[in-house]
Amino acid sequence: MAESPADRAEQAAARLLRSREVRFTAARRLVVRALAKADGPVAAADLHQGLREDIPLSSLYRTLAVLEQSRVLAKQHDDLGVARYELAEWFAGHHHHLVCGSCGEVRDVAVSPETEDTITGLVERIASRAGYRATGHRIDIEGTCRACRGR
Amino acid sequence: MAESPADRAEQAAARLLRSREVRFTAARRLVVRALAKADGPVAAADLHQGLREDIPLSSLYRTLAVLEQSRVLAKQHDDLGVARYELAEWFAGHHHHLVCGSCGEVRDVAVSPETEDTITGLVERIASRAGYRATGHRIDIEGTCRACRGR
DNA sequence: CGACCAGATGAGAATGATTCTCAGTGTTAT
DNA sequence: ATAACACTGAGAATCATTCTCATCTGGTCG
Repeated sequence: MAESPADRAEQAAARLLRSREVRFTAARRLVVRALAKADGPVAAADLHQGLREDIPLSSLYRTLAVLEQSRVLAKQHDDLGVARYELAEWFAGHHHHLVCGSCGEVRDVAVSPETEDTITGLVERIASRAGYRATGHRIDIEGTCRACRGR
Repeated sequence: MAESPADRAEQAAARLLRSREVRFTAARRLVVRALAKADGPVAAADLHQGLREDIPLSSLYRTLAVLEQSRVLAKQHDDLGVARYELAEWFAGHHHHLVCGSCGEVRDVAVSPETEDTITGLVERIASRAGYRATGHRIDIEGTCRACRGR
């Protein structure tokens, strides 16, 4: 049987954490695997539920903070200001987000390398004209998902 | 003497609110004018300070909520999850954000219509391929501002 | 093996931004 | 002017998140 995405994420996280001399404990492993299976950024409360509350909330938050500082995870905030976590692009690949304005769902979307190159070029041009040196970008596409449109 | 941006924003807000039968009270006026002068999204606490604490915090939050629901303002959340407000694109024109990864500053950046058309086209294509119908987009460009680079 | 120590954990308290409640005040329409 | 209703201010309440502190663990060295 082949490696699952969770296995691959776990191994990559293990390498990264080892190089930083941060332990890869059971809780950290669980969180990485759970996020590897998600198809969008997940809030701490949802993770807590998803993990059958095996990890107490306070520990979960600490775990998330450690993994974020080690660049295993990336943190964002949804429309309500609640923090959501996902595997860093380093693991999950560069991607953007589709946000359904109707149901609030946030979903990852990958972009072809050519399109991404075009975007990167535009972004760098915009930034440099304003005196910035661009190091990255984030695009949230607001729209209506198929399910909500069909209502 | 010509109309200031604050005057224009105030008049546009007045029209919009009137059409929605929402009163344009002194506090709401102050907030709109203050935001018209800002060059990026502002947190409630900063507005509170900026307005010499004339408007109590609880009222300020209510004011912001009313203006947001009336589409005069747009709300976002910064890296720390704190809400930041700015005039809606309807008033301020479509724009994106430059975020300095070093000092955290968030600054508006306008984009030429041609570039924007290109971006809109890309965004629509990405969305439709995922079964979404795009209605808007938001781009945050992460980078280093000139001041931070010079250190 | 056994003591040691840094780092990890769990429970609950503390924090801080935001929202809610409620009593009082202002504004509009008849 | 008066009724009806929206708006305000002060403070309490909420909720996600962080902090504290006592306890536990897992690896290391004698």
